[in-house]
Amino acid sequence: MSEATRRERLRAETEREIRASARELLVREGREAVTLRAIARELGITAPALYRYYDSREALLVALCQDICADLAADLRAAIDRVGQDQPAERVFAACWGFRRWALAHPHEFALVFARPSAGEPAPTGHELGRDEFGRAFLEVVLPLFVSARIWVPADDTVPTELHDDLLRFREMLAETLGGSSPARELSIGAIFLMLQSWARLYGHVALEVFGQLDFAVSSSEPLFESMLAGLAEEVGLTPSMH
Amino acid sequence: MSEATRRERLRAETEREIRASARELLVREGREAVTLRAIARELGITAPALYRYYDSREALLVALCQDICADLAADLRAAIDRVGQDQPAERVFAACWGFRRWALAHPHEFALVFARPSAGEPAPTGHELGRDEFGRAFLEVVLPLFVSARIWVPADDTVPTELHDDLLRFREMLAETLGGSSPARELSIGAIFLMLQSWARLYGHVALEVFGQLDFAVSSSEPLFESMLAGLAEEVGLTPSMH
DNA sequence: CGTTCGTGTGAACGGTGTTTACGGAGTTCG
DNA sequence: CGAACTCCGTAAACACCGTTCACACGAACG
Repeated sequence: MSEATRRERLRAETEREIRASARELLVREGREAVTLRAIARELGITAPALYRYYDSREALLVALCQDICADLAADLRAAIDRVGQDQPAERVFAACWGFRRWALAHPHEFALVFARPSAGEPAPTGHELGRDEFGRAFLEVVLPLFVSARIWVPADDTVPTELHDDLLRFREMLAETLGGSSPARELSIGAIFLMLQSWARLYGHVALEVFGQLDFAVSSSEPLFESMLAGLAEEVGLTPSMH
Repeated sequence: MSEATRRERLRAETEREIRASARELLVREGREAVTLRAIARELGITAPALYRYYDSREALLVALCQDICADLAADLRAAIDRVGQDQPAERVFAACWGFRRWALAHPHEFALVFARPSAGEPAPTGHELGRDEFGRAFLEVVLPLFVSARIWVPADDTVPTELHDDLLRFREMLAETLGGSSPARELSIGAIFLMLQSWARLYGHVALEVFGQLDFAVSSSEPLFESMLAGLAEEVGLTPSMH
């Protein structure tokens, strides 16, 4: 059946158990509670045994990030696919709502993946990889709108010239990681610019809500998010497709 | 001279030293590095002695939050006052730039104050108090624009009705904490709504930058921030006052 | 069969937050 | 002045943490 030897299967199995246990601790009590000894206790082994699977606690957390991103990506894809392919605008809304819903339902995971203060040092390698899985899900549903003329894309000469090089480099990176079949290369500079600004607004609002920075003002921040999303959609001329 | 006895002066002095030491550790190495024993070491005392001043490490961190907010508020006020009172729009810009600059220069402090994942439990009491000192500085410079007709405030009937009660309650709270002299009571529902949405965009973009969630795309996110701010200003009709 | 390799253990080191009992210095009051 | 009291700091201890190391045991391989 599987190419893997018995040993390899066992190893993969406990590896999964470790991450599952770590995940549960993270969800229930936050980052500081995911402890090697706590994980080992739950698995019925001792803490040093975990070093056979991960180089350090930090490495385990990085692996956790990837798991989380994969789950988030799957969650997002499911939400998106609940909308028909013939409604590209609604699919984007589904992605945005899905992201917000997931973040609010998993605050500690959100904080781990999307809010480590990057004090200078470059993000760990594995982190980027995991992030891409989430980014890919988002881009797949968003890209079609940005390359087609379905929304109002700002003219290239309205984006700050200091950004041109960065944006072109970013487009190249996108095209590479998304594969040749994606239309990433057709993105105009204005389109990439708009994408980043939209991402900033979406992420920003979600972070604001997850971190409770609106609690002092409103009891439910959902209407604010809804307004923000509607405003953004209107601003870019994203209208529901009549079916 | 001072009402305080000798004992009280000494106590206040070491209290300051404790927080200063904690602050330095936070700035240099992040939240996890601010350790009771490390602080004690630097002060030449032992760790349990710190319990004479703070009930726990967590309580000390809360006190740190207040210090940080006070410093941020002072920083903001200084930036604002570098602009003349006759240029209210420019003062708002100065506040926004100041907030971003401070956040990027103090990522760990920003994370501590503005990005603790609020997993259900209400924010600690002291935290809110500290936050207010920052909020007050911001509001003082922003309120005049929102009560006057200097910007385009959305009509009250365009804000979601579910928010009305919350917004009115929030206005009441503002009027209370800002004192009777402030024009907070004159805010329309649309104005409060616009304030919150603008705060969301500002905070959101800053958090995005501090947490390096744009690094994968651009080498410098400053032009993006500048565009966002300019877009926001244009949207609300905030134009520089001709002098 | 013997050997190697993978996986786990137990002990240990240095670090952490926190509690406890205790001592000594400063303050207050008879 | 001297006694009583309050405050500040200490040392020891507890339970926990990440991490390293030497060692053992069983499965896999030649």
